[in-house]
Amino acid sequence: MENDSTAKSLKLFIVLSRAFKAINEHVNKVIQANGLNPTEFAVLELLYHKGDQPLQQIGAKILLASGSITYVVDKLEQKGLLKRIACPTDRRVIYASITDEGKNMIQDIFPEHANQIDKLMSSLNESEKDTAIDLLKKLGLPAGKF
Amino acid sequence: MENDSTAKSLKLFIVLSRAFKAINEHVNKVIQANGLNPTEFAVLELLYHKGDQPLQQIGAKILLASGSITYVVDKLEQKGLLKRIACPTDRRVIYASITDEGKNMIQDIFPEHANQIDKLMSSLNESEKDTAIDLLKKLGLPAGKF
DNA sequence: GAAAATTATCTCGATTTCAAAATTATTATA
DNA sequence: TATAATAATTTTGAAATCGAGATAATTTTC
Repeated sequence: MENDSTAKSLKLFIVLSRAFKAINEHVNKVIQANGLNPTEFAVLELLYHKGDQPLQQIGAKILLASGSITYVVDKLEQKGLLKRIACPTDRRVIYASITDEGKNMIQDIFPEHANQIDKLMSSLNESEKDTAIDLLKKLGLPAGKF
Repeated sequence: MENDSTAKSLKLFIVLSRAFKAINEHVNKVIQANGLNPTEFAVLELLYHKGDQPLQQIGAKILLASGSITYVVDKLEQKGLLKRIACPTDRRVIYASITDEGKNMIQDIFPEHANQIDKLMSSLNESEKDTAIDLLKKLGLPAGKF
């Protein structure tokens, strides 16, 4: 069987997966209760906090295949929450831009979303959260060689 | 805007999500390279390490809706990697049981899988892993009240 | 012991996602 | 400036997942 280091890494992977899935499940419920799916929320939230983005950038930032971007952006555009804007200097590029209606939606949802997450994290005190943040940052890196 | 505690919780949620997704992405590639999808692997691995399970237990343990369980178990049964076994004492219950072929499959994949995870976790030393495990365990709980 | 409530599985339809190919535009090269 | 290579988006078809309802079996309650 595997050695101690491997066993510990496996254990860490399991608790990491559990923690993420457990929290994510509840977070998604809040989002869905507001009429969006998690991917739609992620796109809107990105545009709201980071400004207009080329479709391709959206895919890169929230880990979505190109075909899926078109689908989600179509959905959000149909709902009037974002609009497509052609790039004036490169006709291959299309920006997604959040509408006022989209901004209102995020402003409605975000406080509840943040509050929910804070509650789900309340089993850790502030200093434990700091420690967890530092450790998890190291795990989220581009990934070493292998 | 939100207060300091909320901001820190949001930050923790972001690094948790990034870490999980980054690692999971690589783990899934190993699994898919071996002809299974992540859900199929999770089911097989559960049966391999924990023994036969009623279908419902599978759903509870790997967070899968009832309709999805039937689908995945069908797929694995078609591939000959598990079989359904009727429960002798309760005719509503059906056990999923891994076949010899399924065991071989897990024995082939698991060492590479474990090794891959160990490499992906190598940015933390052993004591940091222990700390991370303790903290993440607290986050993965059934979830408090809200 | 019959009726009601619960539990387990499956069916069906809709949604979401991906992968591969197609289209259109731009940039590099010869 | 053609031609080839690269890049961004869309289209298409298939796979995976979910949710609601259907079916069948068991347990609880009266």
